[in-house]
Amino acid sequence: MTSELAITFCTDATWTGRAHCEKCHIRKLMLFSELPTSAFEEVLQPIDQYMYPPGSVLYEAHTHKQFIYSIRRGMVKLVHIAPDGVSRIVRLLGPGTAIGLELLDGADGYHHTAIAVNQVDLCKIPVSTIKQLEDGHKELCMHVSKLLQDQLDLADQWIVALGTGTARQRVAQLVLVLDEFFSEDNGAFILLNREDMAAMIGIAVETVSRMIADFKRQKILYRFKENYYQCNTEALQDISRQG
Amino acid sequence: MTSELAITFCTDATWTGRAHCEKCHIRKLMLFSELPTSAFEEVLQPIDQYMYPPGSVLYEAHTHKQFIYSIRRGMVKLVHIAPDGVSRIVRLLGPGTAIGLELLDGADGYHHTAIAVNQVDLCKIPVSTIKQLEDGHKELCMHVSKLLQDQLDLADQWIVALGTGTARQRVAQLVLVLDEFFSEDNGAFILLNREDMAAMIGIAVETVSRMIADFKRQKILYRFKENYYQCNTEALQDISRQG
DNA sequence: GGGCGTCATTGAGAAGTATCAATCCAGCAT
DNA sequence: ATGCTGGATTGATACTTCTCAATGACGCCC
Repeated sequence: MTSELAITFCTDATWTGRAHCEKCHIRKLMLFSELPTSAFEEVLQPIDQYMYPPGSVLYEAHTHKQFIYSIRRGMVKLVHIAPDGVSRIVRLLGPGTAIGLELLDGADGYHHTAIAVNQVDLCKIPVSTIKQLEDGHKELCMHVSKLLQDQLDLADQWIVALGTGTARQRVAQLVLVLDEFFSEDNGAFILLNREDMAAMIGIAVETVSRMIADFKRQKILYRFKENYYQCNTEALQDISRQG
Repeated sequence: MTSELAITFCTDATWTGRAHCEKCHIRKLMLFSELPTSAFEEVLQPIDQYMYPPGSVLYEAHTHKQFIYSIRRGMVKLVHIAPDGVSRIVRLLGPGTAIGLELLDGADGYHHTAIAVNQVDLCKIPVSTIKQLEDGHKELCMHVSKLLQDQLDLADQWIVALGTGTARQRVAQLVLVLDEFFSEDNGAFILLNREDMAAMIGIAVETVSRMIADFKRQKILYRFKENYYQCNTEALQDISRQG
């Protein structure tokens, strides 16, 4: 059950340009989707885009960097690290979600440590900018609500699916989640390492490994190419329900 | 691990009056805390207050009653019920929180079943009223965000504390949560029944019973009066950390 | 190619939990 | 008081999972 994720403090982000939200080709996904283009003329502080390599720490819990991050590409894990170093992954987030929203409600620091799972592209938005835009644009406030509601739904799903049943059932659920939310264009998803999976569902690394190895043997889970895997959804759903 | 909470469909709520939010003595806690008293003149649909006996169902998942509920008194459990009837308690909420907020983001039904744990007093607010007030009062939208953020924090705490460690550690955490969030004026809290506790942390009823009985024997947990209990916080924290 | 490090897999025994069944207990109605 | 009833407790056993330890697989660097 003990899992102490090795955290590499290589926050070597690459600056990939100044964001031009009004021209953003995925804006409909993003935080500012409902704002009129005119709104961006009011923005004083710049919004920059960055690229982070896998494993890099976007921010640490309890620090206060005054930035909200809007994920454009890649997967981010939100991690809770106990005083004794044991860590637990609380949520896995992908493109279109924003992290660090707790700062908008007056939190005096981030509530989790955020770590890039694979390569992550994101927009770094100053809290002051959001607050300023919220003033004039109620749509933004409502979008923030919606993002929070989405994350709440995710958290609830996490509690129900990943916190109930045998190890076998939970791993099946986890693979289903990866398949549903993190499949890429090729219809396959990256299988997390065993340590991350263990930290998500709260079981031992070896147990996860046994289950995954078993799924592979049964051809319920198979390699697509490189790190990408595909799965037999029906079989996993059966397992997640009855074992 | 199987737990099928017996749900008594006795939705025999008692109407206890029409709400006068502008005069509400606990308004600072409630959904409309930041609104000027003048705002209530705009409200067309009435806001009613109700009292529910323990065990009654406030609403069921997937139904759509067009109401948000603001809890004034008592505890409410949000329950996820799987198709096979197994239920899991996702969250426990008390005074000052609002439930059913998912309807504001366009959900086409409640996301959980809400059940009164003890006697619950609440205000029943039409969705249309909130939407109407949100239009003119950004403060309300921000308060909704804050409530969602609070619930998200709770859910995260749930995942971390109640989904990690041995049964003994989890039960200790659960008692600590009850003590922290649900202690009443007398400094004691109501100990939930074993079935509810089991549904919260995802272990068998008998296991919960063994742990609680053990805590009682060790005088870590003791009866204050009637159903009310008090606990030795330090001892429980020790247990929750190392076992 | 060979050595090395990291992660995944597998095995075996210990520890923890679920399950089934019996018993206890308090509150309540008769 | 007596019996009833639902929940809580306890016991015994089978099963699951953790833990420690060994082995295997793979990429990487020299």
